[in-house]
Amino acid sequence: MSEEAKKEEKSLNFIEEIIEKDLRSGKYESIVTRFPPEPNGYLHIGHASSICLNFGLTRKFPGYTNLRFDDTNPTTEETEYVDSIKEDIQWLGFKWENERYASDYFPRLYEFALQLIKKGLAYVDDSTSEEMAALKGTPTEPGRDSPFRNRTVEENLALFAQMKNGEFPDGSRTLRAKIDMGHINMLMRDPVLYRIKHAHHHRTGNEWCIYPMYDFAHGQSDAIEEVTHSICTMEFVPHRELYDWLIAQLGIYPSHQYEFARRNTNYTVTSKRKLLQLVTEKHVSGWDDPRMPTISGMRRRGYTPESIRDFCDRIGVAKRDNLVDIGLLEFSVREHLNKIAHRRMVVFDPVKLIITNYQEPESGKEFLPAENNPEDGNAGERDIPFGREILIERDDFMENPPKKYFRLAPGQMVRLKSAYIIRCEEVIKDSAGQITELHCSYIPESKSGHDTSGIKTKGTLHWVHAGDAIEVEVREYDRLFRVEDPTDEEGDFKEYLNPDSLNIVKGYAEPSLKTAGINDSFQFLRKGYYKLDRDSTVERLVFNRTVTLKDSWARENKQP
RNA sequence: UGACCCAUGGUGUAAUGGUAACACUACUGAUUUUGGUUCAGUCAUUUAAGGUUCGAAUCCUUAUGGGUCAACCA
Repeated sequence: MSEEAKKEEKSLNFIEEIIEKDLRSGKYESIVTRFPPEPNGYLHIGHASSICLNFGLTRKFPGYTNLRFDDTNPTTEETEYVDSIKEDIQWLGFKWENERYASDYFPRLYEFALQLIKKGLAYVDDSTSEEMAALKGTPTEPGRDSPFRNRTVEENLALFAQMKNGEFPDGSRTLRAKIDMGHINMLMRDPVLYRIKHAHHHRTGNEWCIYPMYDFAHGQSDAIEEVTHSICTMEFVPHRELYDWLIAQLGIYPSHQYEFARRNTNYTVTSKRKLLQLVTEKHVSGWDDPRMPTISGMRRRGYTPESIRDFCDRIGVAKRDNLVDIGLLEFSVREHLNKIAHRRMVVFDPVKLIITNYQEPESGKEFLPAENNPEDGNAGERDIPFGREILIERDDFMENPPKKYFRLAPGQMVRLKSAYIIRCEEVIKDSAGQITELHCSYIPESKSGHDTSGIKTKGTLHWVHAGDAIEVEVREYDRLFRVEDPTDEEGDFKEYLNPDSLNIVKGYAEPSLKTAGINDSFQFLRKGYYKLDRDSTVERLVFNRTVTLKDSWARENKQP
């Protein structure tokens, strides 16, 4: 079955079903969605899910998607975040039709407010936030009317103009919708529409000192852009009533809001506040620390856009609470990297191995061709140096091996990947009993690709030529938290940070890695997938471990 | 002690009144010059109890469990 046919066969999620129905019924000929980040932090894996949903919808159905920054709170928003958000979306592989800002609409929004005031549906309230909270009631008790609720339209118009003109200090007054203080939905109890903030805005500068609240900006921006399907997360369900009320009273384009459950992944946090805290308190090196669930962190770690999109696709969209196993993301990235990553050999914890019967050619060593990727016939080969002295992994040798040990042991044979079959003849130790050298013999007829020896080995080891190995730094990452859901635990979430989330080790790499590029991902044979880090210099290469290879041998041996 | 949202294997998602399916994980086994990859197989009476129906994961009722709502945040 073709990729295409497979996709078509896959059942629609509930939002796609709604759209499919709307299109079929003729309600719309094409759709408009939007991705509406607030530029007050970096995008994370949860946003990736939303991006894939919103942009994916208009890939699947006719229409387009806008990028709209929800920048109505000047005190927390910055241009730095705008730039990173745009970069992340593009890196993920999506293109927006229009780049918009809620702040583009401040003049329109102000007009909308005037319109409501004139209809007697909004009023200026002089209450302090404490007073307002006291009159708000609780989920089980109704609220009470503000003493300023019955001002005349003229008075409200005049006061609102003064608010706009900067005649009042921050927090002294608000514009509120006049709905129903006894409403069962607390958001309908005269919600605040505008507040006074004498703050510098990243785009409008000091032009405004009143700013609209989310509820008076989001739906209105949707309407202005004629967004057909405004998709957000479940916590906005109660806002929908207000969303619809405002659109109806304003008589503007009837955008509709649909909600899905935000995606959570285990062993991490995705609240912007918590992520910011990890950054500012230096628990991580920055927003793009490879342990962070941010898109920039995942990019630096070596996750590919394809693998993140695939992950988002696999976890789907629904309305129930969820905690997705991060192992699924790891599966997606292994699957993609297995197809594209070139193979290299790197020894982490070396022990010297001397091939006693090997006659080195005059040049001192022999070059052996090795395939770059067995999964990709077009990936070509590279030549790797082989000689009398090589390095292998210390744990690829055991003096007294258990029954199913396929690696090197006294008297046993293994193949050296892309080279020869060797047999261990002698173990050399220092006075402390530590193994310092392994003396082996090799089978000349067993040369990789020209093997006439007829010998079958169970194990194949990776290795590097001792004289040509280059020292590299490898940063091994583990989950950032020790528990699946840090926010669900007692006390501060930071108490549950995994102290071993970063482990820096030395590696001895085959020389071809010298030419590695900053965006190259490699599979270090029998180890995992690694990507060159931007901290690399000419003298010292630094690799980030994206993810390990599956290791059923290690797993089996962990069982007590 | 109000309103609203949600409930299908360990995890995530399907099944749209008609045989509970797919993916991941885990476990078997085969293949393998990566203990990787690949391939084959195994793992559920759908939170509970009633009801409607020839027939219910699906519709109704109640219960239980989880989540959301009392920011001049989004």
